[in-house]
Amino acid sequence: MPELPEVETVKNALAPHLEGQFIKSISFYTERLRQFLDVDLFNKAFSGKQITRLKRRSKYLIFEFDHQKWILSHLGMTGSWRLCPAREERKKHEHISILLEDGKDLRYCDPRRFGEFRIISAPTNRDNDPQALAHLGPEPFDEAYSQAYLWNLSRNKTKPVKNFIMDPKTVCGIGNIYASETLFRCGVSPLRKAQKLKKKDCLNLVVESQKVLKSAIAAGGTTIIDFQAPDGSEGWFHQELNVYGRTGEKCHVCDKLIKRVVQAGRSSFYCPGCQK
DNA sequence: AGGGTGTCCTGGAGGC
DNA sequence: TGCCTCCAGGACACCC
Repeated sequence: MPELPEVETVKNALAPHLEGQFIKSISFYTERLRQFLDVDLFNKAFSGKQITRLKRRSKYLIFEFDHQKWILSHLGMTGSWRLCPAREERKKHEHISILLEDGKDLRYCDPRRFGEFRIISAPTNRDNDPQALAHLGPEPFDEAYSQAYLWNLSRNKTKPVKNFIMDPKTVCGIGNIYASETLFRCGVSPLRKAQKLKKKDCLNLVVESQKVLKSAIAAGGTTIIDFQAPDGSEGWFHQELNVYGRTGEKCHVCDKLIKRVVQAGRSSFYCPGCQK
């Protein structure tokens, strides 16, 4: 479950190996991820081309090149990239292979195929967002993500606050688990309409969402549910979960039972005692 | 036009 | 044990 911190970690791990590298060829072992994968189109655009930079924006990885086409990669739910020797046998669910000139192979594995891999147009100024990502809201550690920003944006929003903060147009990187946990820490019910947020709630939302993301980054970009330490111990965050997945259990603070509701097709967990 | 729903996909869990 | 159903998740097309 790659959240923003994990994508950042992947980017940092891969960038030194990829930047400056030339691509020999690209192969696909599935017809499609979220979109149809056109092997000819990819090879025409990128074979023999140099990766100039690997960047992260939101939960996207961006492969930059010195021409008008870039590659956008999203790990979806279960996607991962790894570098291995080119002759290494392909593993189950490895759908993409990017052969590099130094003999290494960049492989994309994704059992549920929720990921994305597509060609996008480069922006005129390469420090700007490409058009394909122009709709995204600020990064969670951007100055633009502030109390005033959330306050203003939420004024005319009738949708539930849970959906509001999970919307990447509001802010990037708050997935389903982080949303529930952040709202618990803020004492805000996921069912409350966004326009009913108080100014203080907006400040709390900024501060608390940044806290959970920061903790995850400090833990090396591990996800909060399915992470297992190499020694087999449970993930760092497991004991810190206050509401997520705890339906029917007692709230750590007030002893009321944790409830589960479905919003926008996603489970939300909250404490009816602590969250109003 | 904003908000809600369905869809994509596979593996794991739980019920019978 | 095995089969079935349900559920998880992010993004986006679609409908009202």
